[in-house]
Amino acid sequence: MYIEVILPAPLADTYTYFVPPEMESQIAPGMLVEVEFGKNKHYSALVSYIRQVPPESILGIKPVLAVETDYPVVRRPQVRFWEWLSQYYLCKLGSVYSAALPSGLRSDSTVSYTAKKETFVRFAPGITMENAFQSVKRSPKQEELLLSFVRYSPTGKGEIAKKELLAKSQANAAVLNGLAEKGILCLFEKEISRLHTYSHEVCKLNTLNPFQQQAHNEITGLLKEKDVCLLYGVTSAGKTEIYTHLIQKVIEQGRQVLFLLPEIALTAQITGRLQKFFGNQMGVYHSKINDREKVEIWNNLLGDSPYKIILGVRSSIFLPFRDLGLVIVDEEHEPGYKQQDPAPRYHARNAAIVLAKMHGAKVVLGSATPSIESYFNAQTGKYGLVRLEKRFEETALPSIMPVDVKELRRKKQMKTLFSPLLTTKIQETLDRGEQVLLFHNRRGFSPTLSCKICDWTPKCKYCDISLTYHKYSNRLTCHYCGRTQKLPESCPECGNADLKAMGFGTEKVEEEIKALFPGIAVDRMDADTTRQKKSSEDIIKRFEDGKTQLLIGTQMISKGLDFGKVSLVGILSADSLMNFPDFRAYERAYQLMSQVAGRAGRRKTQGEVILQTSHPEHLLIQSVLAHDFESMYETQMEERQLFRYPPLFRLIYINLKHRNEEVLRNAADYLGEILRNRLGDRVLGPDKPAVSRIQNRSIRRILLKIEISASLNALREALEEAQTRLQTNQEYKSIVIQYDVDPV
DNA sequence: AGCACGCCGACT
DNA sequence: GTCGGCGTGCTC
Repeated sequence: MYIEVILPAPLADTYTYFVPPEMESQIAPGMLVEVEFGKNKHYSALVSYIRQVPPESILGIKPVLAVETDYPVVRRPQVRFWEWLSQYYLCKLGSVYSAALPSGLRSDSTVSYTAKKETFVRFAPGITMENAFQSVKRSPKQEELLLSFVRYSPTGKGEIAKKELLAKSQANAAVLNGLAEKGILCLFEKEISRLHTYSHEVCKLNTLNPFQQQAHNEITGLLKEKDVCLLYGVTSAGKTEIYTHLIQKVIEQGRQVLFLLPEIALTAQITGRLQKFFGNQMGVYHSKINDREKVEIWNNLLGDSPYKIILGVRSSIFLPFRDLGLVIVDEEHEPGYKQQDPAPRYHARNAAIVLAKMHGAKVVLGSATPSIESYFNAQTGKYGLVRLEKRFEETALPSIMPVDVKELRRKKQMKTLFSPLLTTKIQETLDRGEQVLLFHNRRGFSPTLSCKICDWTPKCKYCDISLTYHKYSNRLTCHYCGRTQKLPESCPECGNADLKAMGFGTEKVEEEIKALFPGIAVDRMDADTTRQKKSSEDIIKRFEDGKTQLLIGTQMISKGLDFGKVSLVGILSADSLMNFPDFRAYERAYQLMSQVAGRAGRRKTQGEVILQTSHPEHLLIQSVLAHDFESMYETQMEERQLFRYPPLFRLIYINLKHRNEEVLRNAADYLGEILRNRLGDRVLGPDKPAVSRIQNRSIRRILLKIEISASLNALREALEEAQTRLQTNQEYKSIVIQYDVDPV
């Protein structure tokens, strides 16, 4: 007997191993086996299938060394899903295996699973209650502890965790040891679960308000015909309530639900809200959960009474669901759903839709600011579309006021980062005892060039992308097509000669706020202040408790957080959002501004948003002010069509990496040429990306813009062939090539 | 991915 | 002479 196995390494193929006769009866597809791969490296390999005859071409087949699990750790449809993922995202099956299986399940990992144990207490065998109390008559402490124990175990048959008994009886361990020595109680170790149990009573679902009820009914109706439904509901409209009702229905049918969130920061709040209703039927899965806990969740799902609901981040699409009935992708527009590095570079929302299809499950995508992709699919009828436009408790949408900072700069009235109006509003809000949120999204990217007066920024004629200023060459570069151009002498919009690489960050904002409003309680939430574990929760908690009066933050503060007393939101620079070198810059800018504006004035009061920009007349700003998603969508779709971007075209990046810059450049040019022969002007570049050197390796990038209708199989073959041809050249053998399909 | 092999320069 | 840096190729 022979088996084909998947190895946890970036390998495309399965490998054949011989099964010694004594193991034959113990092996089935989906189990883990220990095999030697290479000289003396042992791996936990996954049995893909069993075969009686080995492939002819392979010599020196090694034996399976051990069977690691006596049960399959994956279900058959899961492996099918992995195969799809590796084909679509152009990565190795072995990489998918590495990403999918929690490493704790593998015995080649340093964190292999061990059961957690705890000491428990019970009556020693053969002892009667009467004898027991007789023996402690002269030991008041022991008697007290014994009484305490009996309270938990009136029949004398129960057991209690030592820790719990000591805590409740306020006795110390020595007293308990005394009872154990007397042979009254006995201590023993027991394996316990690491999974948290929800000990409160679960509540009935909240009744939906008429708007929610209607949206709910529409979703259910649409899902009879479509696989996917987009729930487009303004912030604060109570999408979660609708989800809970949809979930309830599905679990009543005995099927499972996967509830996806874009990042951990959001799981805490939603966990609380869902646990209230679903208690222990729900498991939570994200990267902060340690490896041994992940194994327990995994095993729970393989077991007889699996979780009905999994709430988790993108990697939870790999869990061994038995029968998914519904997948909810909340905040579906969030880029966090796309895995960047390492491979597999998958998009969890899109992959989840495929997974759902394999299970015959339905998908609900939820967002207050849908992605253009999903909205497009809804417009074309591929997805159902349901709108929820009334905010909970009928709170009005915030009023957004634009402030023209270009004008203010010209009049020399922008003495700080805050316009006079914003400064006044902050003061008034603080005086009323309400809270302020200041949003500024500065990321550590190479700066865009911009005009000091009007914030004009140069764009690529062919890609409609902000050009990036490169100091070393003193030129402007497009990161999509690689074209470069000279710096203009002066601003073509206002004639001002002062063009500068500009940018300020949240730290600067904090500094100026403290100088302007001395003595107020300020907090800052960005990648720098939340580096330590839990600190983001702490910052949120302090703000929720009203200990912070003013919170400054990056996009982190825009995400689904529910703050009660924020009545003023300041967007410090809309321009810095819009001038981002990405074709999704306007879409992202719209989403961020709407989301952050949505933090203002929840619970019955209308909030105010001050939006600082140099281009108050800009179409995008106009659509933000009017809460007009459709107009943003229409404008964007025109651009996307014109410049061949998603959702009308599929993008694929081919990243090439090498130590030697010159070899790399030649290789990239050569690969570009090979591809152009085959794919024509669908091939752009190669170009030098914004971050062009990582760990002493230079990077070049080729971009493909492929018609959505094109066959992916044919494309994959063309790419494989091109790569093979490139690497027949001895010099290019060591070029590392990575694909990024549907980049965000 | 991880590991051995083998080629080169740098040092005892 | 030998040690160790890393490029190259292979792993059932």
